[in-house]
Amino acid sequence: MVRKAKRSTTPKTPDIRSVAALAKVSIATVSRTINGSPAVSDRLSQRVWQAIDQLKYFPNTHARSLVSGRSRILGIIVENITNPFFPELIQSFEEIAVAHGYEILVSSSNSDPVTLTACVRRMLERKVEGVAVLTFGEEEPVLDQLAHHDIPIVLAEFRLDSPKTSTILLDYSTGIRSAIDHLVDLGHRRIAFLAGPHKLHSAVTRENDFRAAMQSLAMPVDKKWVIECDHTLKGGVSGFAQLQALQSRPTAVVCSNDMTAIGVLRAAYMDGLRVPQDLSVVGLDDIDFAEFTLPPLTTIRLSRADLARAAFEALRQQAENPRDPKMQREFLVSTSLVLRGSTAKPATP
Amino acid sequence: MVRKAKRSTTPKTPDIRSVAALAKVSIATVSRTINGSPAVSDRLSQRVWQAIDQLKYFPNTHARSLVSGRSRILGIIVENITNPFFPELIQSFEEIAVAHGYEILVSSSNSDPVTLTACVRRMLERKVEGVAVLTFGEEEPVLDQLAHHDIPIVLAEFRLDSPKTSTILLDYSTGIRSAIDHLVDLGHRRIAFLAGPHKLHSAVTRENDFRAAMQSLAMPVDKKWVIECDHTLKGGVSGFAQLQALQSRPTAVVCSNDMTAIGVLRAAYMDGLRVPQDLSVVGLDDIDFAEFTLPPLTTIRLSRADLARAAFEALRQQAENPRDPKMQREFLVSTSLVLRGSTAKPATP
DNA sequence: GTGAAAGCGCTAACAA
DNA sequence: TTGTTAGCGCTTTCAC
Repeated sequence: MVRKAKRSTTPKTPDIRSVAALAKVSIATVSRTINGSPAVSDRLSQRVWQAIDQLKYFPNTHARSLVSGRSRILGIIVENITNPFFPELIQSFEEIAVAHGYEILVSSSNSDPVTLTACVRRMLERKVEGVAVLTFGEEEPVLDQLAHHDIPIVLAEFRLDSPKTSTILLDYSTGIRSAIDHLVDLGHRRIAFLAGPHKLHSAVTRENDFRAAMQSLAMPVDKKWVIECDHTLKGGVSGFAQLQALQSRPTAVVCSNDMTAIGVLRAAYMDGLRVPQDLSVVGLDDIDFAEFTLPPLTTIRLSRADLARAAFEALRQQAENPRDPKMQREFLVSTSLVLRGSTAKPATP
Repeated sequence: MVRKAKRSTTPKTPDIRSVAALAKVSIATVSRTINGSPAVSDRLSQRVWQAIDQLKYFPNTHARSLVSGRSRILGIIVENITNPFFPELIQSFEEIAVAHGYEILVSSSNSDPVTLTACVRRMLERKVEGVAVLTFGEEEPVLDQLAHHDIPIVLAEFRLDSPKTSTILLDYSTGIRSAIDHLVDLGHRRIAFLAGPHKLHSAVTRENDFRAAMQSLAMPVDKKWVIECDHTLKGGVSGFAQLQALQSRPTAVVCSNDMTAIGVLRAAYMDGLRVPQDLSVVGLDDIDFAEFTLPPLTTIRLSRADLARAAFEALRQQAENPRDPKMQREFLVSTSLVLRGSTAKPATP
């Protein structure tokens, strides 16, 4: 009796039973109505919706997940939410996911395996239906954890031979090739590359694609002109300094990402070098900010929207058609050159 | 029978029952062990942990939430994840929340009431235990929705007279006052202000604090020198243009946020104006990037970490001590001036 | 200190 | 077409 009294004092949030009672139907009918089952007569369906509106009822997703086994949550793990590339990516991913009735759980690994492992564990606890691991490298330790739990995974630039795992391949070579063509057309012969950290698959791929593009044009690649940086603005600053310390300096520099390129822009300015007259600079990513640097950055665009779309599609297919053998397992996202103001003819060819 | 067969073929993820069976205890004991109940003997507790390790078991949070009524999820709604201020804020908030065993749900309202309403609804469905609404304005339409559901809310710069609602007050005036003092000390007398959109509480507060600081120093504030921008880089560019079109131009400009200031820096450069010699520029926020602008931006720091910490604390107190009358309901986050390279003596006093 | 059992709010099988 | 009912995996009384 005490409990009953307590219960009736608290104005509980409405549950499926209250709706059923008000609409004078069974809870099964309410459930069917909400889930759009065709097997409900218009008459009852109308009564149910009315009751729902009246009570301002909405389903408890935890109960739903528990019984259906489907959480409608997707995880997305990025490397570092502080690099502008990632918020833009997350934003796209969220929009698509929400539009399809999914919720997302975001985590950043900060390039730390321990953090990453904790992220994955949390996602597993929340019973995510899939995880997009967009850390561009270093993901090996977690892959097993995830794959072992038989949950859909999509990786960027890394193939994992495991069921329910798909890969997004990034075609950097097209964009990089265009950039090199562009520089060569302008008259550049001495082109440097400021690479990303080699522990990142994407960084290695970008560097390889740079080398391949140069080679195919029979352009020399001086060892000293390929420098490993770290995809941060500071990294770009120090990469530039290393280039400047060289006896034979390049007239153009292609950077593994935009943040690096922005660092170069800044360092060049501090050094009294004019971009693009004294040095041409090309970035990669085309983050929103690239349009607003001084001068505006010529860069290789990697569309976050395309990437997000591919990641979502991959996960959805795996999640919604479990064990379909002829599932698409690889997705390709392309890149393209965006011409702005940071490239020009070299002053000293 | 068919079902049984099916069940035994699928290697189900371990549940509390499997653990109990392996440890030869009841599921209640497993539950108590996991939740650190003191009423479990060391002997059994050890057996349970061993079984947990062996099975790699972890609890299903949906089941847990369902029965306990506590989801251990906190929501955070920001205005626009694409403004660098917000990812940094989210990152801090996430770190703190995760460290305390909470998960977070992130949404950006994009200044759109419909989107905002949908966000809130989704958070309600997921049974969040609290929501930090850090949109700095425009939140009125949702507040009712949230407050009506009796869930803890924390707002920035907006008091809502509703139970379980707390407010984070931002003391801009200290920082803004320091900035004005600094400019006046340098010899500036003509100081402009590029405001944020007036629909944002924070923008209005910042502008008022600017006026108050000027007034207290008996400095004139020309109407034409206070221009409403929109807190974006583009807004800063056009704000600068408006200032330049004036007959009597200011020698210094304080901006309502860093993105605006960066826009001014850029526009000034394009116009051939040197910063800080020809124009001093002060930002507000101190986003990570402010350190790397050209020249490095003098700005009023608003610590994301402090803000995140205050938001988390507010929510946690409300969530964990429901209906404690003497709860702290207001939190103060302060600002301070960070001197860098974008301010100097005016060339033409 | 430990276990049995009653649900949390919902979906889905089965019956009618 | 609709209702009844058995759980989903867990926490939490309540007995022992």
